[in-house]
Amino acid sequence: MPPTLRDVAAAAGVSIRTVSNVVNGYAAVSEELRVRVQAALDELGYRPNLLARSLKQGRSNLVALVLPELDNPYFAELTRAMVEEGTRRGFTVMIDQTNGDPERERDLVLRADRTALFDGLIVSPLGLSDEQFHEIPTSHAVVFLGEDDHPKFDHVRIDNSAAAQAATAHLIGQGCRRVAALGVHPTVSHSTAVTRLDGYRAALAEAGMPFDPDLVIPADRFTRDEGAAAMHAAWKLDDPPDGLFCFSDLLALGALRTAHELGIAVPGQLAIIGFDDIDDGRFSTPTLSTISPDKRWIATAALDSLTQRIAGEATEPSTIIAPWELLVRESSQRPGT
Amino acid sequence: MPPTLRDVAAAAGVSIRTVSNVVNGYAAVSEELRVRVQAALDELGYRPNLLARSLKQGRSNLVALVLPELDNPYFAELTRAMVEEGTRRGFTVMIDQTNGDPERERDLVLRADRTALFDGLIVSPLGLSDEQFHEIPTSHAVVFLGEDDHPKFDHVRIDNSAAAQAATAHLIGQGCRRVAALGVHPTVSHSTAVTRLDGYRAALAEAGMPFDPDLVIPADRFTRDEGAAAMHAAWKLDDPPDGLFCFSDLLALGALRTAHELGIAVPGQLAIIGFDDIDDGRFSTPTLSTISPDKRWIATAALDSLTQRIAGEATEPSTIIAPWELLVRESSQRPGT
DNA sequence: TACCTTCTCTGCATCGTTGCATCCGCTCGT
DNA sequence: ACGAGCGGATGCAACGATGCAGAGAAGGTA
Repeated sequence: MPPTLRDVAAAAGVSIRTVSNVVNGYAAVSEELRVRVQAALDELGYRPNLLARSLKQGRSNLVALVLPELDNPYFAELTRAMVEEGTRRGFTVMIDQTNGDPERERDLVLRADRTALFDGLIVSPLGLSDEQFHEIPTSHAVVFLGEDDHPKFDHVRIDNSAAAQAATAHLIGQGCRRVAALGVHPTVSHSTAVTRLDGYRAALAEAGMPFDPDLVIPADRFTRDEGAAAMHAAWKLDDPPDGLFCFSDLLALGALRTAHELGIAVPGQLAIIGFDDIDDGRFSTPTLSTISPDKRWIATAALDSLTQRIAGEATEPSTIIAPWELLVRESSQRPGT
Repeated sequence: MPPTLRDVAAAAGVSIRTVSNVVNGYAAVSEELRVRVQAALDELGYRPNLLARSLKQGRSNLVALVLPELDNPYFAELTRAMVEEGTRRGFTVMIDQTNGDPERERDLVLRADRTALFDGLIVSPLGLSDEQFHEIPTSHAVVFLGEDDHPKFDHVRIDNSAAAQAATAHLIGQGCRRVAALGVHPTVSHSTAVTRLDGYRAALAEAGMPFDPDLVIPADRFTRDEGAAAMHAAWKLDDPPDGLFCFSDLLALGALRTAHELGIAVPGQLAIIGFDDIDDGRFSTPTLSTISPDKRWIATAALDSLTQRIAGEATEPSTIIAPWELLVRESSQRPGT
């Protein structure tokens, strides 16, 4: 049993309250007592019980980050930024992984047993339905990452449409005449993917190029496996693409690998661009062009919003748009341009 | 303010205790009351306050997984296994990232404000000194991942020496005559790295090959960047290696990329093998041979140990050795063998 | 009828901490 | 000399939940 304030108080021959005062640096405590109490604290190795403290204060300084999957480096990198920025603000950021399981996601966000445990939640949703969104108590401090489908809550996102348009336009600028889009979900209308598809179509339209449904290649999840499979599918088309806009870097890296297996020259025969700017893309062969959302910025904005919400200062739900950048590396630089 | 037991009790016209009984399915509660209380619970949307419950019960069912860095896919993949296995056991596994900062690691493990918050800790240490280990109260339920340097605690690890020996032997078997080892820390004696180096030397000895200190290439951290830099260094040697055993897949992938830039054929001129079996290695060009520790097995073993420790059943500290496997892919298959 | 069980339901104390109010003793101003 | 003021230390209650013991009421037995 770890020592409590009571134990320390007994050891030092003072009241519990005085020990608490010393621990927290509160009030005026005479130097003499301070020293005596501190000695007892050190002696017994006292550590405050965060559970009890949080219960009393109604505040835990714990924030949960709910993510679909950590083995997507995008989330891993975002997590690092969140943890660092959270620490700077005095929060301990804990990560909670849903494994892309909507059921579990629902549990974590909705059932919210953790309401009392965490001061707030930052959620990157995958499968929340409208109905489920409406079940979330607004008393709850929550910030969502991603498309702002649900006006009751704060959101942080990038302009996915504009970014997707820029990526597609870049491929077209490199001389691609048939640009495919890879990453639409076959059944669920994942709003991020839908928005990116919008941007893709906008770019085609702007360049006066036709929209060919064959060139919209579905993927269940944003993984290498799916990217590899999709690439196989794309190459079986009667008129295969010469440019490939992937909705995530992982998809792109999977596609890249398959292209290599099939003997397709990248970027010579096929120019590829991804989305997310994960570290892996800097080390692939060829290196991967991508859209780079500013993860640090996103973390900062999300935590700022959440801090306000927790403090109850926030008024209207807000949507914050984070900056992004087009990074041109090897995979999209076509020869002769 | 979320509703408490008191609020529900008032609404249902029963005692607090009875509501608690209904919530927990305790004791015998008449069907009539059960229904009435349940109605009030639903009506008010009552959620138990985990803080209060944990404080009273002295048990939170929360387990923390302390890791150096999540953007190393090895840890991300391990984390997934831990979260899944933990959930199965009724634990919520929270992740805590130290960013490889020994100071922070020390804080998380030693200061252990969280003693009361978490029932137990699973720690993958990076920079704990002997002295620091000794400061950890044994009352604390902790399981370490990695070399069992500290006999006071439970450990789960693989046989790094044997695995390293197998990796090195494999390269030699492929016809390599000068095998380099990449990943020893230049200053700190990271025990995992040291053990892997032992295995490397053992394999050389067994093959009757000389040990050349020039072929032991240091790396500060197990990252792609470091791997890339080390590869440059290796290629500047008077007598460069024709085989490369990297202490992590990330190092190997960085080295692979640099090899490509330098125009070195892999595996033709240089055979490469990594360590960790991260997903990325299945999709690199060429695909990466590696040592694959059984992550699921490790997660299971760590949680089993921890569960015992928490229950106070554990007797002597134990070290559990997890299985591993040599995966031969493209990067180490030399032509003509 | 008297007594004992059994079944429900309840009140009290408690987990470890902090907010609030108070209390003691001393100094100070007039 | 006396009350006000203040620094220093304390006790009580409470955060929201559960363990425990016990109170009534209902039912069973001799």
